[in-house]
Amino acid sequence: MISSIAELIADRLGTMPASERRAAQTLIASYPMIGLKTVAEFSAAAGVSSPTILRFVARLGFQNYPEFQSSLQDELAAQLQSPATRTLNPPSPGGGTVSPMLEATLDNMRETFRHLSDKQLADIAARLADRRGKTFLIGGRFTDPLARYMAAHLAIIQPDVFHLAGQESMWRDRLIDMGKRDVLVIFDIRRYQDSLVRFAEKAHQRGVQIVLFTDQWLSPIARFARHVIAGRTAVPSAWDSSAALFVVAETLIGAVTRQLEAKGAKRIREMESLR
Amino acid sequence: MISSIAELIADRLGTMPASERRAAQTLIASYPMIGLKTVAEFSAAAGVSSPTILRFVARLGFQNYPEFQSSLQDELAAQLQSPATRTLNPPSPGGGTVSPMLEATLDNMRETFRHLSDKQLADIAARLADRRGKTFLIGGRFTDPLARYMAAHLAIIQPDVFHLAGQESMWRDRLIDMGKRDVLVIFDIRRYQDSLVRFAEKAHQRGVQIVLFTDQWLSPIARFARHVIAGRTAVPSAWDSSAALFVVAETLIGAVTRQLEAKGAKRIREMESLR
DNA sequence: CAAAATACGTAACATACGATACAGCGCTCC
DNA sequence: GGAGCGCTGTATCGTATGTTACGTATTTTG
Repeated sequence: MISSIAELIADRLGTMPASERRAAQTLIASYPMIGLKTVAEFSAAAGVSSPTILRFVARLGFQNYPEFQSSLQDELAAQLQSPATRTLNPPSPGGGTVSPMLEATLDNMRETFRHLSDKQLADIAARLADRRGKTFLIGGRFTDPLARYMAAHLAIIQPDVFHLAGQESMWRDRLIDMGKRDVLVIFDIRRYQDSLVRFAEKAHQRGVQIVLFTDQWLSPIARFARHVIAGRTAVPSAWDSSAALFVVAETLIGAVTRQLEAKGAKRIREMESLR
Repeated sequence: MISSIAELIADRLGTMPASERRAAQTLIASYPMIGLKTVAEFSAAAGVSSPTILRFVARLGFQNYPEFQSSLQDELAAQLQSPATRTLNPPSPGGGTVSPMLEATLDNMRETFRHLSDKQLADIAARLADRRGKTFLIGGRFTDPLARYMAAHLAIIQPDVFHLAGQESMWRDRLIDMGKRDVLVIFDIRRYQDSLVRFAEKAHQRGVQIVLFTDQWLSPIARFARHVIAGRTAVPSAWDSSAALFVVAETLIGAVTRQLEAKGAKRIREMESLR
């Protein structure tokens, strides 16, 4: 059953020509506000011509544009009156494949942060913002992108940030560069990778401070880590979810940025002038 | 301070003539829907004449009726999207200090999925699971890790999955390998990268099906995309958040895996025996 | 109570909006 | 490679919509 125009669009998206699909996607992207404006504005936002917009609403089954707008307004009015029914997409009863995934992910995040105090985060951020040493980041098979993501941001706001990539032999040799003042950020969830554990141990022996992102079962690296962030990873899927760790990473990136700004780091001001 | 039109009306209600007050009360009664309709409908609902409505909005300080309607729409859009007003409903469960960053991120995810139907995701998953062509993934400066993450998973459950990395000249030449049956997954959020746009355009000309992950303002690549996923990226930080897109990516990975399992792909069974 | 000022609606007006006809273009299928 | 079809934008048209002028009704004030 189709109860909202958004659903109707999703349903017929496949049968639409390219330009009309652009219109549809533009509408969905900022649903439903664009649809309440004039045809001219709608078409400009979508980058198509006005007739295309009209053909688009015609395809959805409306006689004319005002009728289409009325429907949107009615829908909006209904939503405003019952905030509970705020969900645009129906709760996907029964065999819904998406919502359980999202719900689980959101739960994971809440749970992850519940076990993570502001102080912990602030401490780690302070460590990362302390620019007397270098920062190295590395991840496992599936978590390496998280290390990359974090490195991409940190490298902008401070110097000496290195993502360790490629073959094991490549980064193993970088151990020579690491010392007491340096920080090593490791992402490792099951199945924990032996190579990473060995690497972490050697780094630990050299006095490197290790920040570990892992799952709730804790990678063996936790043994060597100065800071451990345990994220929830369980979702109804064949794979584990790294989303909670991702959010923690983003939070940390934000916290480090803020601390450096507070310190009045010259680099930050320079960066902002460049943006 | 007056922040909404409703407040503005309440403020000046006392200074209004009888008919205009009727108009005001009618608007408040079913705020703000009546205001979005035509002057004629508004006047009929209030039981006054059209000029009275016009005088009413003029008294509120608007130059003309369309300007008044635009303000209402902006207000509505802000309500629909801002987490601030929504915190009225779920009063921040759990006690104490939850980072505003997390709250914003969770809202972004809910909002992103609110604009994303099961059917859309299923369609995209079906496209990715359709193994008659190759799959290429690429991302921008900060989103490339997302492309990597997705590639790392997809490459396991099916052949011919390629992450395009390195210098622009490197992947630009891969266009030669791309054709109608192939899929190109692009991650691009602002600031949108020209190189990616150009790449997408060329791929599009070759008939490649493009799946675009972008932010709510839509990368120009949306023009060429077969499927567009618009994620929310705003967080209280110096950086945009890719967390919502990350979760969508994970959801898609899960969906593709399930579809391939359902198809009874030999590869999947082999994989499972290896885990 | 008279006279003025304000409030309000009717009716004519101009504009901007949605709708339509048509031509150019690309694509698919013989 | 040619013919046909579907998609898309340009230009034009009719009209619904917001706007304004003006006359009547109502209230206010000396």
